[in-house]
Amino acid sequence: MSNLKGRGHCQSCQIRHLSIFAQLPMDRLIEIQAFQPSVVTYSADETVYYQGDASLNAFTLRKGLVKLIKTLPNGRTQIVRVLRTGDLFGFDGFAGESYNHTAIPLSEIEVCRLPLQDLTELKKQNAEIENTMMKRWIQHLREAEDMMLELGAKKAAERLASFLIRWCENNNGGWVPLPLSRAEVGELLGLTIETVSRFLSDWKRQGFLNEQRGSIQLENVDGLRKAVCANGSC
Amino acid sequence: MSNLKGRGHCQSCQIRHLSIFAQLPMDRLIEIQAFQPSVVTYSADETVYYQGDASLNAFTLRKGLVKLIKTLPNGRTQIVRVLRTGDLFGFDGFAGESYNHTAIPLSEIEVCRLPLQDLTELKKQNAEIENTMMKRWIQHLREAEDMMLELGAKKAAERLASFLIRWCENNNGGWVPLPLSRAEVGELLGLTIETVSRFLSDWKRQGFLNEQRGSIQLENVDGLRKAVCANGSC
DNA sequence: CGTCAGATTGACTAGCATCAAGGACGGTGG
DNA sequence: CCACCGTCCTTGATGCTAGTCAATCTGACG
Repeated sequence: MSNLKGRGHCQSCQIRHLSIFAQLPMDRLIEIQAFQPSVVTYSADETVYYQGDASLNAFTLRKGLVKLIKTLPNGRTQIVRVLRTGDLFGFDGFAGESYNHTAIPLSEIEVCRLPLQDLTELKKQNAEIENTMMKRWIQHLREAEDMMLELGAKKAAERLASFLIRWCENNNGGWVPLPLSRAEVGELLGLTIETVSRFLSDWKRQGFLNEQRGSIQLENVDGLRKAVCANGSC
Repeated sequence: MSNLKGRGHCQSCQIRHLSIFAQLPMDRLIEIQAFQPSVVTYSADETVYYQGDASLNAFTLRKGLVKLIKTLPNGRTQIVRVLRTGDLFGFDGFAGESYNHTAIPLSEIEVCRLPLQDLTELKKQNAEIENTMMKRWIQHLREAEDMMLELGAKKAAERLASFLIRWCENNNGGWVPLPLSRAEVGELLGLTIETVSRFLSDWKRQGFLNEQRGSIQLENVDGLRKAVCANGSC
């Protein structure tokens, strides 16, 4: 089961600089110290919330990765986003809606559970929070648009290549953890396990990348790009 | 060329109830009457803004429809959203970003051009505006997630059928204008003109729908659903 | 060492794209 | 008013991409 680890204190929070409270000045933090959201852990086989549940809490991811998925009645699944440390999720309640997707950890995670009611208050009283949240929504919308382009206009190899390149950017040539199974990469990109596996194998053979125990290394990004995105397709 | 039609007055605006100013009480409207955004018209062969342009204005659509598109260097295009009366678009500047997509009218349109600087002021001083915008962003994000599911997890026929059903909902059995070419429907759903045309022809022959000069009528939604979404796929 | 989940690989197939030819329709100019 | 043109749409033939099915492999773990 999910496990209440304790109460969070914004002032001492290690990841506050990544959260929606990043821009709050210290005196504000002191003022809101009564606000002590729950810090909760989930293991990889649990679910933070299900699509359709009433959205009473938002969450800030503190440790680990989370996938947000949508599932068709027939079982086909789409990962709509992968969250990283500091990301806010589960805020559909702000629009009076229930959760639009299911949130599942990709590993053991730790989140800060923020009751929407409290968050609404804080947001009202602190323009910085409001502002940071707005910027994030716009940013997410942009990423969603980018993803629609990936899914709608690119072929399998192009999608996979640009996903890997994005995943590994800012890390040029080094090893990057990729804690997604082949199935999950497939669900993210609208491909099957086999297709993902085949391309990765190909590219390993051609020396574009290496892989080891859930980590990946892009050895030759330009080569990969040239091989896959010949005509400027990614 | 785009054509400046005059100045907008929120108090007398016919479509204000659909806009981000819908929730503003009358006394607020009177206070902000100095705010008179430009009302501008564009014809179908113009562009409101291009992906990459600096985002200095947001827009509210007053008349007509607009498509937001993203294009790959090789020319493949994805429509990421189709806008309707009252929709706000072009607000990337709020996040300090340039436009992430290109906005093109689907017909002659009329928009209200809102300088982001002014809008920021208004938003700061009127919580209702802030709130309405927040709800819309969340709603758009939800729609984007839904679209990712469509593009990533459904087959051609399923995508097209659920698009048509969504387009025609709240209009059961009646004629609904569909001012999108086959090519545009394809760009929206990640399909080719031919695939769209083939399915539509099939469904017309089977009596599921009728079409006439840019309007469509879903004659037998249940039949269509049963034929296409056999296993609960849409 | 056996078991099991995930990954790989191959063979085959379905689904959709591509290429190509013709049709419908509205607009223009004689 | 009609012939011509261009644009969009339809339909058919063909081929490639990625999905499906199935067998085998790998590595982690008891």
